[in-house]
Amino acid sequence: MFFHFRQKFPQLNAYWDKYLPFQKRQEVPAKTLLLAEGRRSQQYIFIEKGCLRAFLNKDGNDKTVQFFFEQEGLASFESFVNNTPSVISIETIEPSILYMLPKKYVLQLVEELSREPNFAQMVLQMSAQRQAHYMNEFVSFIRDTPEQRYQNLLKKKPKIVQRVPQHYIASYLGVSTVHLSRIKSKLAKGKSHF
Amino acid sequence: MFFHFRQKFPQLNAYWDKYLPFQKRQEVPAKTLLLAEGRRSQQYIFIEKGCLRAFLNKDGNDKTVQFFFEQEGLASFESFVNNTPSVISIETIEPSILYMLPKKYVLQLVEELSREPNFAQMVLQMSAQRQAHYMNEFVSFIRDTPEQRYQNLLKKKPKIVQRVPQHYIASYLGVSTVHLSRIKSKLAKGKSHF
DNA sequence: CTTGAACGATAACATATGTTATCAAGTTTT
DNA sequence: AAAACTTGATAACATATGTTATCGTTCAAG
Repeated sequence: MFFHFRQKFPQLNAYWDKYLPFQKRQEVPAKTLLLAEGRRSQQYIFIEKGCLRAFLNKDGNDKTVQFFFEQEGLASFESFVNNTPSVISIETIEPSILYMLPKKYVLQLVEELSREPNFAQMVLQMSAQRQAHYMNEFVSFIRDTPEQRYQNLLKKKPKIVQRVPQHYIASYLGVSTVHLSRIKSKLAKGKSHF
Repeated sequence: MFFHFRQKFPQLNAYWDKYLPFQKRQEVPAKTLLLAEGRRSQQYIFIEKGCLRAFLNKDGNDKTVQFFFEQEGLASFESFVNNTPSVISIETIEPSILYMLPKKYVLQLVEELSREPNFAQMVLQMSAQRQAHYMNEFVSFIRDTPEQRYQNLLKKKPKIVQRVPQHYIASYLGVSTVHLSRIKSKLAKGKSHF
């Protein structure tokens, strides 16, 4: 979480560097499960290369809630703090190179950070931004049609559409693979009209 | 936000009491718009009596995202901190008695609180809990069928089903009023089988 | 008391979306 | 190179859900 905000809060760089040595580098193949639904998150994950997804399971077929790419970090922060079982699973989509920081060090880092002068303000801003992010995802999900959401993806995050297999996209949009195909062919027809 | 945590952090009571005088009591009829989509949230709202809903508009018909009742407080916290336009609207469902604390005082209160010894820890916990809450709402929305969500409501928040007109429930579940009726009649048939 | 909203049920029909099956092309494994 | 798997498109059919319209009830405003 905190590492996302290095640009914004340069004071954090020192901490980041200090905990670098405790990160474990790991190369993992595609479809490696990194966190299973129901387990407690045990580490912070930073992606050097590759791509992951967060998803949840429903009667065998799963729903993707978020994609992650190079230079992004992730952790179920609320699972750390509340020590609750994770409601989502995390796995690699492509073969990936990851850096993992065990929970122990994350908590230790937070403890150190909490003595930084403006830590409270930072936390406020961070959580406000994260909330805004989730809120927007949620709003888009309940307000927009799958077709609109797909066009949004194309426009705002073309990287996802290019790199990620279609069935993950479908599960992210909340439709079946068949229906996503229909959406694509419909859009293609629309465009060819000139 | 912070007032939700009085039991958990009794140190907050003093602040709460201190800012009581700045709250404006207000009696409003049903269907009063308190915050319009696109505007910036200007106050913290505490409900003494009545019931509100947060919703967002989509081509004329709206989608309810949350209900609020007596003794609950609400504010678009991220709108305060980020100073961004709200993505949701808030209105009363029943005639209500509210206490409003203007944004100015909320920020002032946060400023004071940030000098509390464990403020950072409190913020961490609060935001972790809120995130968990939104996450669960989101997960339930994408994982469960409308029928399951309705049964969940019945079980976990019967108050909502009893007090809130059905079309708001329908818009909360993400279905039309007609379909909610169908769900109810189907469940009723199921139950009468003895 | 009467009138008109607001609320909720239901039917009939239209549309959106899921499911299953099949085919084809591309990749990986053996 | 052959086999197995992954990915994606498409058709046919089934189901879920939306839309519109109608009706009865309740409840508040005149």
